[in-house]
Amino acid sequence: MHKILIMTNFPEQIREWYIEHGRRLPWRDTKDPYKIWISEVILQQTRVDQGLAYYQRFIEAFPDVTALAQASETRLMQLWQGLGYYSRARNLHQAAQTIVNEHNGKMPQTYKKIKNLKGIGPYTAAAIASFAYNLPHAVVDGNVYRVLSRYFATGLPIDSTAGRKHFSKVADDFLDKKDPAGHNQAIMELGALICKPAKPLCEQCPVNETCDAFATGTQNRFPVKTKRITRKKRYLHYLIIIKNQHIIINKRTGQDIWKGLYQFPLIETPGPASSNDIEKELKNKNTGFSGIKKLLEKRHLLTHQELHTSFYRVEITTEEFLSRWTDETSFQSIPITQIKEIPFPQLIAENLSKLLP
DNA sequence: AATGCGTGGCA
DNA sequence: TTGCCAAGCAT
Repeated sequence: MHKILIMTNFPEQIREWYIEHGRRLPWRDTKDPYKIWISEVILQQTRVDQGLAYYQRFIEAFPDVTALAQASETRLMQLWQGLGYYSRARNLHQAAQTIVNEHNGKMPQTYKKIKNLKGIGPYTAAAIASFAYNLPHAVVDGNVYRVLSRYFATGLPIDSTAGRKHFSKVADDFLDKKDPAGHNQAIMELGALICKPAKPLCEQCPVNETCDAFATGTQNRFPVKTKRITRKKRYLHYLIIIKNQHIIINKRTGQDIWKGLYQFPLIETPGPASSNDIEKELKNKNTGFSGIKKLLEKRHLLTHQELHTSFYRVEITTEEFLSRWTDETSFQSIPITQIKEIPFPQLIAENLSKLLP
């Protein structure tokens, strides 16, 4: 009986709370599936505060799916630079071309077809389907996991298959079929503003009277996660090579961090390496080397990697230097005056002024 | 099924 | 400093 009461009241209570307390955000003022799509992808694993300006610039640069489909990869990466998880940008590009070529330039209108697009998974498909078309699909994101696991004090780990399945079902059961869009916005907003990861504002919560975690003071025990992050150490040494007001860069390829972004010629070592080690390495594999000077050292943290990086100014005397580098790396020489237009990882972008003459 | 992909904020 | 987290997804 208690459960049934909860099931019927929860959607109503959060909807009323949302109407009064929800933030006005640009992607909430539209039913344009394109804008909703872009906003959802930008917000994947990204805070609203961090993504907002990127969203504005992105929509301005590419107002519709055709503009996005026709964009150059470099322009796309310029706009994404600093936002992280760059595969999102590449996937957006690919999906835009699919929409133009296979869906007549219009976002498909079923959950299944939407989810088939590159970079759109269960969450984003449900978000687009509900926000743009009011289709009855419940979103399950980090906010929803947190709200539901606390509300029912469910100890099932959210990073397990069983957990994901369980919370998807609970979210579906809760979904207000009369207003899927409003309901989905409301439960996520509750997670973002009230049922926060740390220091949740339970006293202001519209459903605190029926929340199991609040009743037992166990908010901080939920949601349960089992996996821990392990950081792998890597040692990266970038070479600043300047000749005739031009600087050498290359695009990162392969299955590694920062794919699609640019960098300076890079030597990676299995462990810490001194300036002398790098000098030896260069003398071994190249001719024309004549001098090296360390400019900067930086420790840069990614979720799964701890990067120990150093930047060297390297003098060369012959053009053979780069041609002898490796077969698979294709270097470019660009005027230093154009460097601001190159999409770099944040590590490089934020230190450019210290690296260039 | 498990792992890896960025960046920035917070305690 | 370290660890955790944030509107996930692809492989």
